Amino acid sequence: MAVTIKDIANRLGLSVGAVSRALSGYTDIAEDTRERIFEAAREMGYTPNRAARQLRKQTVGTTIGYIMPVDSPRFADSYFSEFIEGLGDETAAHQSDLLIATARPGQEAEKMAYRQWVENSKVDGLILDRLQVHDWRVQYLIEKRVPFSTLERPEKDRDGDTSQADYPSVEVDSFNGFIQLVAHIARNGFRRMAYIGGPPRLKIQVDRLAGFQTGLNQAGLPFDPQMVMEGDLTSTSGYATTKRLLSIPDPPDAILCINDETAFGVLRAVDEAGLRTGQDIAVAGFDGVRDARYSNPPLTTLDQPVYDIARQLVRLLAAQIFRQPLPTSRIILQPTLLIRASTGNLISV
Amino acid sequence: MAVTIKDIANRLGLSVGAVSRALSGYTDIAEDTRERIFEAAREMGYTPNRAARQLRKQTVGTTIGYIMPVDSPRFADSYFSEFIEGLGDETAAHQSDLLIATARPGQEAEKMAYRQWVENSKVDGLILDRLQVHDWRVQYLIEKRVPFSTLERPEKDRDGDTSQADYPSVEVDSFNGFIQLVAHIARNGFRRMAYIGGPPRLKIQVDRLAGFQTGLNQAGLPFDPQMVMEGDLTSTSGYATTKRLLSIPDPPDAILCINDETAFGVLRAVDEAGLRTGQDIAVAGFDGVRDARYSNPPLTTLDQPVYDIARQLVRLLAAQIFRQPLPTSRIILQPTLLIRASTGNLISV
DNA sequence: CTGAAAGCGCTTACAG
DNA sequence: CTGAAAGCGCTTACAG
Repeated sequence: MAVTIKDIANRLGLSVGAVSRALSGYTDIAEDTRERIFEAAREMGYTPNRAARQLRKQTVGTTIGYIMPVDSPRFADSYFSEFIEGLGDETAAHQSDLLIATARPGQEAEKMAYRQWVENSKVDGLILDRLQVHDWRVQYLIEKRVPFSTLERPEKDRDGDTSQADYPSVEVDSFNGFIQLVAHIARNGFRRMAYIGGPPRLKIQVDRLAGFQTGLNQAGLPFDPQMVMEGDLTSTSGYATTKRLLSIPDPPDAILCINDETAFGVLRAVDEAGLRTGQDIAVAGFDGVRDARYSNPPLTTLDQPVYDIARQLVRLLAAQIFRQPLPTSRIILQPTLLIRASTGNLISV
Repeated sequence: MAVTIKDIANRLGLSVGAVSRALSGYTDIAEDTRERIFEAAREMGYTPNRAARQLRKQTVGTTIGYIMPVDSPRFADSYFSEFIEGLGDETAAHQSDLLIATARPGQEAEKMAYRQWVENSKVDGLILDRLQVHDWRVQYLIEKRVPFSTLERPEKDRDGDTSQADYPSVEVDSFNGFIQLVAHIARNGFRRMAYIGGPPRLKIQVDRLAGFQTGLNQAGLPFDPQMVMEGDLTSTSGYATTKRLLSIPDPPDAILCINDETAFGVLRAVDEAGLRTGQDIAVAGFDGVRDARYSNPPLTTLDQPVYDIARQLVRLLAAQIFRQPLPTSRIILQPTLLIRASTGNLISV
């Protein structure tokens, strides 16, 4: 048990009121007892109970939670810097606090993290990221009556059909984005395109792969299942996967990636293979992280306004928590194709 | 005033106990009243009071706070992804929560953010970043008796002399790092070095600039004050400053930057000026963010273990909060020089 | 199935 | 200068 103000009072033969006043820095306390109280507090290892204080002073406040999906122990996707900045700025705008945790996605620890927050009432609402086609979190939070908003929206669910449930979301039209991207790359003369994606349960994987296929179709190019690889959205996996792709008998002349991080790894592998990116082989990503402008060569990518997306997610969630009416609770954005040298255009943007 | 369980009970002519039990999902409640309670709760916009719940259930928990210094509305320094991941992983290891806010450094809003957290008992301890030579936060938190740990340590203060105060910190030896960096660049034949730093009040600015000067000295190169520029640690400022540097009569043949983000902007400006980085001009950064490997050309940098630094900071802070003994409360790390093509070596690392 | 009551740890008028 | 008491909003044995 943590030591309380009462323990100090007992030990010193004082009232809790006196102890509280001394510790809170009131001046109407005898210098002598003040000192004894501080000494005892230090010695006994007293820490004020935050909940009690907030309850008493009526200063609870709303807390919004976000669990960051971290894949590797030292991942450094700048996507998240921008995303968290957006979350932080918008939560502040609503006089709310932002609680953050990290968890390897898909692992038991992730489930525990969500459960803990919900069951211990740590947060008033949650921001969900990296939605899966069937996402247990959606089901779970609806059941527990915890408000949330999502980036991407899961598919219609056969059983629960949570897709119809009333929760706000922001979606980026990856499908159309990829169709545009494939068209652009085909226009520049590349024919044998590969795609490095992520786990098939991810919503963005489903959408982007579908866009890739449809894009090939519209460009009159054949689809070769051999050219579809599964990565894990890190540059490391982009690197390793490309090594494999380049060693098969009929290697690709273009590699499209589910995100920029993956593409960075691809660039490196392509370079090591002695190929010239943009000439011998095209490479493209998705996200539009700022560093993509400075890669070697600059990376063609589908840009999404990560900062604004984060703000929207919080705005939608806050509206729900504070029961304010929403003009719309389902926002769909189009990514912007940023054409740079990695797909053959020599002028970098 | 927020609506409470008591309001619902009053309106329905029930006891608070009954309402509480119904809302918590207990089954020993008449289906009929259960429904009435839920309906009323929804209608009246009831949200459980977190503080009260946590106090009652004895599930308060320790909270560690970090205020992220964001310079631009859409900054995307991947340094912070890594830093926050470290904070998140280590706070979880101590069964604590991580509260995050964003604030433009130096602005009034930043002060307000710290004050709010402290005065409303939002956090049990704080992680401080981007320390200034004389940092008001150190003074303030000592006075308020809020534990904290710092990345970098302010100078000895004339007045308060808070430098002697007993708080833990992690320091990176930027001074020595820069001496090494200058030596390396001089060895590769570059003579007229410029330095793009940050605001003079930043501790890292003082250290890195001093290292730069001492390095020049040791290499037998003259120091030209004209070659020292003030940026703001963003790639945008690196870009703009380089434009200026390259337009003076006797431009530099090397540009050393306070961080990688700045260097990314430099690379771009150098490229636009038609110069070949690594041949006509050397460019180097500091941080070792992962993307520096993929820049054009790959960037020479002083690597610091950002993820581990973040974990250490939390570990030190947690020890203080939980009053556990520390083997040491002042950790000093050496950065590692990563030599890549941007300073003239053609083999990228 | 529901009510009355105690209590989580703290703060703060109110007496004296 | 210090004590006694009320109360913040909630949960949970304990009766009935």
